[in-house]
Parts: sequence; C-alpha cells; structure tokens
Amino acid sequence: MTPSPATGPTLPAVSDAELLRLDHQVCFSLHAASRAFGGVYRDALKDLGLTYPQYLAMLVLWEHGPQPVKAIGEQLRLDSGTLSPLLKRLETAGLVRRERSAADERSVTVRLTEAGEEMRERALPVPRKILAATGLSVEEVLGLQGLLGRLTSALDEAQGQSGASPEPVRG
Amino acid sequence: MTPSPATGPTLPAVSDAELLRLDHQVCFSLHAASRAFGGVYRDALKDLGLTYPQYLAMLVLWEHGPQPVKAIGEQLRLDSGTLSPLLKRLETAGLVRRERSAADERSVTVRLTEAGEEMRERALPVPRKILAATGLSVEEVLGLQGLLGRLTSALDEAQGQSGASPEPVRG
DNA sequence: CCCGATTAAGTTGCGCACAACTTAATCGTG
DNA sequence: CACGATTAAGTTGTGCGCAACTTAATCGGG
Repeated sequence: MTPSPATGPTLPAVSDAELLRLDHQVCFSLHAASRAFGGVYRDALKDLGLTYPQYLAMLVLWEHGPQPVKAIGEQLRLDSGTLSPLLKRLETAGLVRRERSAADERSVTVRLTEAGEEMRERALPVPRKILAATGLSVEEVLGLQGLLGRLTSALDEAQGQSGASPEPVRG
Repeated sequence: MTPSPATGPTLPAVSDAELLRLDHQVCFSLHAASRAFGGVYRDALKDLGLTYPQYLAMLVLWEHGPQPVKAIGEQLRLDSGTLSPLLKRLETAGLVRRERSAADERSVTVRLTEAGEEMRERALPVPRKILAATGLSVEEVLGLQGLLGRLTSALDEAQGQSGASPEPVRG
C-alpha cells in the first residue's frame, strides 16, 4: 500500500526498504530450502556413499548412458572445474571409468562400471524417501518443479547485464 | 498411470523407476534454481563487493542490529564453522566489528561499522534487480516463499532418521 | 566450593561452485 | 597445407557448507 519512490524498472507499488526486507525473506528461503534438501539427501545417500552432486552425476549416467564430460556438464549446468574432480572421485570409488575418445582426443567419455550400474538398484528407494521428507504430493512437486524451471530460465536470461565494480570481500 | 510395486510409505501410484527419473528432474531443478539465483545475486552484489552469504549476514545486521554470532547463525541456519570466517572477512573489509561480550565472555557481539551502516543505502536497489530478474510478480514471489518455507520445515523435520553406512566418496 | 556437563566460538578438513587460467586437440580459412 | 581461433578437459585459487574437533567460559548438582 505504501507508495514507492518509483526507482525500479518493474514494480511501482512497493518501496525499496520493504523490498529489502522481503528480499531478506525470499533469498533466504531459497537458500535455506536448498540446504535443507541437501541435508535430507545427505541422509538418504549415506548408504550409497555418495554426495548430492555425485548422485546427480550418477542419475545422468543411469538415464542416458556413457557420454562425454561436456554433455554431463550441460545437463547439470556444471563446468569442468567442478566436474573433473567430482568424476575423478567417482572413478577412484570404482563407479565410473573415464577414457579419451578415439574420434576426438579432446573429449573424455565417462562410462559406468559394473559397480556403478549395480548401484542403480540400491538408489531406487532414494527418491521416495526424499518425496516423503518433503511432505508434498507428487502433483505439488511437479508444480514446484515447473515454477523452479521458469525461474531458472528467467534468471539465466537476466544474467550478466549489470555494471562491474570492486572485488568480493576477501580475507 | 503405471502401477507401482507398492514399496514406499507415502504414495502408491508411481513406480520406483519413474520416481528415480522424476527425482532427476526435481532435485536438479532446485539445485539449478539455487545456483541460478546465486549467479544473479553475484552480478547484483558486485557493486557492493559482497558475496551472497555475506549479503545475507548484512541483511540480518541491517534489520536487527548488533547481535551475537549465535543469533545470526540461528537466523541464517549457519554454524560457527561457516560464520566465523565469513564474519572475519566482513571485519577485514571494515563492514563490521566483533567484540567479546562483557556479560558472557564466550559470546562475540557483531556490530556494523559506519561503513557497514552506509552500505545499506547502496544495497536498497539490489532486491528490485533480483525481483526483475526472476520475472515473477510480488505475489508469485510470496507464494514461492511460502512453499519453500513449508518445504524447509518438512525437510528439517524429516532429517536424521535413517540408517548409517559407508563413507562418502573421497579422492 | 568443586568438578563434570553444557555452551559459544573458532579451527581443520573435505567437497562443491565458480572464475581465471593452462594444455592440447580440432576446426576453419586463406 | 599452415596457422590462428575455437573447443574439451583439467588446474589453481577463493569462498561457502558441514562434520568433527578444540578451547575457553558458564552452568549446575553434590
């Protein structure tokens, strides 16, 4: 209800100070939800000895089979700086093998081992545990997924059009 | 539509394999949304020289004034292992001071400096940038916030009741 | 009053995320 | 064919998140 100083480009009906308070709530909510999810996955994945991002990588391999690091990175939106050490750890654990492609020596194909394939069976009950932990119905989850998808697209779209300035706070 | 083997405790109408595929989508969606948000905040906060979690800590201090590390941690759900170095960086940057409480020598009170207080003015336009980047209305944001809040509560509730097993995959 | 339990903050170690960079292979155009 | 541009993967450095641990102060029961 409070009139705005009309600073922003999108919405006129909320003041900056109110938005700052709202932001406190919203960005924190997302941050907290993401970490709460992480905690539940940590529990659910203890049996498999996987971290959450490692599980994501295994999901991609279970679903789409052997593929280059690049392709995994595109599906998970992760770059080689994150994926290379992660995949190396999965290889050390005996779950995947990595081999240079013959056709293109720059590319490395990641492939599940026997143990990696077998782990899929043990991973089957994980999603149900997670779903139960959310307390949401499948329909609500699908709705959330849709909203998050639109959100991510919009955020990606909006990225990289601001002015640069000082360095982040370092110790 | 496919009938389920009726394994899980909550929902009967979806098979484990379908859930594994769904999980691929959902947990990835949340992960991706969280990181996309991080990217947009990174842009918006460049001017201030703050990271996203540093911004969260500043929001708490702007809104609620000087308080012990413990209290900040409760609001952000972060422990001292994360907060101590983060606050130390904010102190190095001249934004906060940390001083032992006289009443309880175990406690450390975190307090904004002049520079820290002044930064609030420069932070006012940030939330509007974020809101614009989401492409959502204030109402939708509030709805999302509510859903995420319920989700986080449920996830926290559900945490810590599973069986332990091997170590995570280490290199 | 004393001593074990609890509590606040900090430290260490590991994995993830990301920016910036390096290395090596492939592509494309003259 | 030659050579600069592009591309895939990996490396380095910084910060966050969390578990496990340490240190020091406070609390509480005998």
